[in-house]
Amino acid sequence: MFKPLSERQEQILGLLVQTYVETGLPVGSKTLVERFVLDISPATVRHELAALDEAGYVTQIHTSGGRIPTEFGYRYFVQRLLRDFELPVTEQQMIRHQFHQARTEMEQWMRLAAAILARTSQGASLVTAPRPRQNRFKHLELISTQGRLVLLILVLFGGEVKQQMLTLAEPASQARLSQAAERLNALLEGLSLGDLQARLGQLSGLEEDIARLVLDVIQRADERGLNSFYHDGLLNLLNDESTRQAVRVLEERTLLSMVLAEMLETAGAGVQVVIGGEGRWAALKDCALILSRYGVNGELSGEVAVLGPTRMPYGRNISAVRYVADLMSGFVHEYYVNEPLLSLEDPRHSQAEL
Amino acid sequence: MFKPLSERQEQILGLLVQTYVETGLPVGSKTLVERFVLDISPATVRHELAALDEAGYVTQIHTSGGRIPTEFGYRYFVQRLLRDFELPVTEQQMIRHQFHQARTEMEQWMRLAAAILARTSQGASLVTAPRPRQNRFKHLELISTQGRLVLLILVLFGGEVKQQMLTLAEPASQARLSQAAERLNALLEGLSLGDLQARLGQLSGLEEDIARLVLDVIQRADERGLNSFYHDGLLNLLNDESTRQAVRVLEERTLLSMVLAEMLETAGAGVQVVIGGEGRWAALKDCALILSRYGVNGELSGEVAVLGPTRMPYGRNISAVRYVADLMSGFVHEYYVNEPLLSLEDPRHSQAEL
DNA sequence: TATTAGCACTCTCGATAGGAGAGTGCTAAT
DNA sequence: ATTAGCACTCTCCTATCGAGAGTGCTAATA
Repeated sequence: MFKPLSERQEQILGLLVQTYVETGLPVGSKTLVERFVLDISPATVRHELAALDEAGYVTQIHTSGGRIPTEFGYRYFVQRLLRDFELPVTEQQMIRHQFHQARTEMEQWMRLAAAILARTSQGASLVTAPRPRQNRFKHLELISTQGRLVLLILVLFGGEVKQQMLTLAEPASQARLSQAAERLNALLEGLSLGDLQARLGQLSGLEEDIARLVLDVIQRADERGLNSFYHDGLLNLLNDESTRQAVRVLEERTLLSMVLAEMLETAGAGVQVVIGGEGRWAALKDCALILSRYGVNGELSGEVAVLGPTRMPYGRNISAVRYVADLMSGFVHEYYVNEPLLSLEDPRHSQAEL
Repeated sequence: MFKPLSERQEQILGLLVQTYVETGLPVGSKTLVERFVLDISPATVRHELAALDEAGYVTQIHTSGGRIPTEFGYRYFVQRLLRDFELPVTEQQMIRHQFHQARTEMEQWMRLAAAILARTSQGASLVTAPRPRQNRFKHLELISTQGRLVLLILVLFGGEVKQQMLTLAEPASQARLSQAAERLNALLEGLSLGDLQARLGQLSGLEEDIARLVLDVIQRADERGLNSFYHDGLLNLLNDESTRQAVRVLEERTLLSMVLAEMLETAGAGVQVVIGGEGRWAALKDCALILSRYGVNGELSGEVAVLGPTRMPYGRNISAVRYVADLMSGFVHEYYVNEPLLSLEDPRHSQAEL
């Protein structure tokens, strides 16, 4: 896929990307030589830049003013040139500290994760709730409110709670509702969508109506599990114009869902980086998305992501995403799955996960 | 509070605000006369503008370039000069239509309300969940997950559902948990914070522990009911620089909570408009907030608001806020309160639903 | 007395021009 | 293969200048 580059070309590409990300200005041969005190002359660098330009890794906006990386160049940089670095220990401590302070509720964690990522990445962040690959019924409760209106509370495996208002065909007492709930709980525990459908025949009347609604809710939950997510750090995006695209992605939930779905399809463990452009990732034009799953692979997992301009400090952000994802995984294991991972304190446990 | 203005001065101030809101450019005497074909000469208008300037209603950014309204001028305009106008009927229909489409869940309504306001106001919108003045216990459920971990589901009057994970001192079977839930439900139904505390003495062991947690959750809910709200339309704000302030308000929830709390304290029914500035509303500098309560006054109420730059079409936005607030009130009455209001715009559903 | 016409002045905005700085490709020498 | 030198290009910044719009002030008018 990548045209092979000489070692020197790689070096130059790397330095160019690094410089451009920092300064935001097109980078020329002389600048590079001076900045990094290279042993070669600007003319040589010009040669190599011309080659990189030819191969599509860098480009010029204006005929005679420095080069900037192309998407392609960024990709190469990210996949081959980038050596990841750890978050500074002090920062790790700070983050852990914050998590330990608030460690009671999934919701708080998500909010916190979003806040932390936004702060450390200087981009916008995004966190979805952990959700199972396939939802399974755990428990339901029926609460009479007034007249024929009933509040259905549906608990799924994984701890997600859905609430839904429903109108009965005819009034029913709370006692009758409780009785129905009890029977349904006994009958449906642990079932997923398909099993539920199969067992529908055994029910009738009120119980059947409720079960159909449960089915409906679970189906919707299966289809788009992405209804609740938190984001933060829009402020960070508001400087330049490429901004708007990113904010649009955050604001339009359907768009976001589609992008995430497409990324997860390509799947793969660990951190993924998508650099926007034409075609498939047109929605992310001028943006880049760094994303990682967290939780129990295929069982109960959510995502953490950073979205920012194509020009972003990848190394730093990838580290941040991975680190937070690992922490979140730890919490999920601890609270929602039987066998906990190794110690939380040590962020290196991503190995253990596989 | 306001220095009295002559009728003509009021007219000129009104036209100036209107023009400035539309164009965004400082407005001068000649422009006004030409634009509105006034019977007076530019020189006369200049006289009046000088007077308005003197009195603090308008100001000049540059020594010799048109006037723009001050905050003070905007306030006067809003409070005294603005005659409200109805939303176009077609738009009303469209909005009603959308609400009817999605009418099942409070959550969906809030999302929808946010979306609609964002669209019609060309600003950012903001909707909080309806919440009772004082929360009261309705129902709880205890669900064993693993080991000593238990999921507490707490339903409050008004339909709000809280979930909280808790760790028991010692393991307990699901049967034991259900029994505890049943007893607590019988004992605590309808109680508010104070009553709950009083009744705590009648409990012991597992039941007492649970009740204490319930107390805690309700207390937190009473203190800051504003944890779940929806916003939309940030995109609309992203043009000029005064933007950032607005987005900051939306993003920093604590800031937002404070602002809302302060507004509600001043209280009063109907739509409120706050135009940001120094001192008390420093957080809203260069922004304006149009806000209305909805729901049942003092019993179960939320807010709808539009936040935008000081330079915004107030008349239109106030109409929109009021209209949406009225719709939402209708729904709250219909679904959560015993006695419905009089008919909404569309008499068909409020009647039929009961 | 209230209004208006006229006038000199101010200030912004846009277009134009020139120069500094940085970058480029090409060629010839090392 | 690398480098020095050179002519050239293009952006960005600054200065200048006129057009346009607005202002305050004064004197004339109804």
